[in-house]
Amino acid sequence: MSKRRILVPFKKRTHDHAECIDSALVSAQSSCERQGLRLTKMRRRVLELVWRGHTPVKAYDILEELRKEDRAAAPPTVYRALDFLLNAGLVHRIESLSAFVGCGGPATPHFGQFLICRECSAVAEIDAPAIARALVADAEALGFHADRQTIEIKGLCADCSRLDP
Amino acid sequence: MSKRRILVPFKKRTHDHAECIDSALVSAQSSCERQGLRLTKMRRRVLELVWRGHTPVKAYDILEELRKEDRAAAPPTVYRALDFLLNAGLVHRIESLSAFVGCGGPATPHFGQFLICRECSAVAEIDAPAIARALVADAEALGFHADRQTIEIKGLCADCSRLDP
DNA sequence: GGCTGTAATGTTATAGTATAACGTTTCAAA
DNA sequence: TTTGAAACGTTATACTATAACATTACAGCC
Ligand SMILES: [Zn+2]
Ligand SMILES: [Zn+2]
Ligand SMILES: [Zn+2]
Ligand SMILES: [Zn+2]
Repeated sequence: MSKRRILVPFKKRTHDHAECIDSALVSAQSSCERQGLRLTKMRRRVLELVWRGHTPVKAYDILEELRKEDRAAAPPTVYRALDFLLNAGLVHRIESLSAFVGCGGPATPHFGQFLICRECSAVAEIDAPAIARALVADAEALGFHADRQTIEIKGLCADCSRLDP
Repeated sequence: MSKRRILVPFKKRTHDHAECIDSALVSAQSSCERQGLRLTKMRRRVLELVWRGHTPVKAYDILEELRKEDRAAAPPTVYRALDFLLNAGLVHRIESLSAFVGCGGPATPHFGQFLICRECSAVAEIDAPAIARALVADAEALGFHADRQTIEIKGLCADCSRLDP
């Protein structure tokens, strides 16, 4: 219980988010090149919109943005791009919110473990391999072969719990 | 990392499921009495339908069943009953499937940790408090106050992995 | 460069999940 | 028996996601 990595931290409200977007797009580019995947203009644009902030983004919010640029944009466009980004490991789906967040460590495959603030909606991504392994082991003990896991924690981030009570 | 309990095991294909339903309804009854909650006819009926088997049940599947009994049944009826059952701790929502399963241990509050077979859809519910605590601790280390967690593991159950490969 | 096949995107329609809003009934407590 | 809140009925609509088929873009070949 120890080598927990923080893939996406809770950010200060004042941080330079343009830099977050930039670095995500650069990682995505090289990640795709390495895997022989095509990060097309549309996919890149959708990824950029997912990284609009550090809160989960809904498919139809992305669609709304796209429609400002192309009046005729339709749901399949968004969902196809999101499918690609999910498979490429560039975004994660937050199941409990039907929404998407950018992945903070696309270089190495993982399922994502998320802390979600119910007040400000900020999301942090951590990687706690010990926990993932413990779950796999518990499953294995029942003869179950785990190949995917969803871990989503809800609560209050440090900022919000300071203010809220 | 050890005192894992099995709240709902993977069942033999031949087990007496009427008994599962019965025992769930009896637990539910006493659980509601203890908490001063009203397990009405409708809520009881919906709970019974959630326990139709050991696979997750969709809200609209429940609705379809209800409509066999009352032609006019509508979505809010189902969702209201499900909300009650969720709050009463009698069912869990599987976020990654938008579906519901009966809770195997409604007497004590917990969030549920699920093993979901992608082949036969069977679901087992376990309670591994050590893992829940480890997640809370990891969150706490970041100043995050966790109050709820979603843990869903996908893979192949023992039966299906024996046959599949 | 021009061909060619596959991958990506466009387009229209529809399926599936969930809640808002307001009216009516039920039922336990006063 | 009144009465007020909780439960349920009813209608409409919002939100999430995919099916199916047409068109365009683009890498690999000649
Ligand atoms: Zn940022
Ligand atoms: Zn990630
Ligand atoms: Zn059973
Ligand atoms: Zn199975």
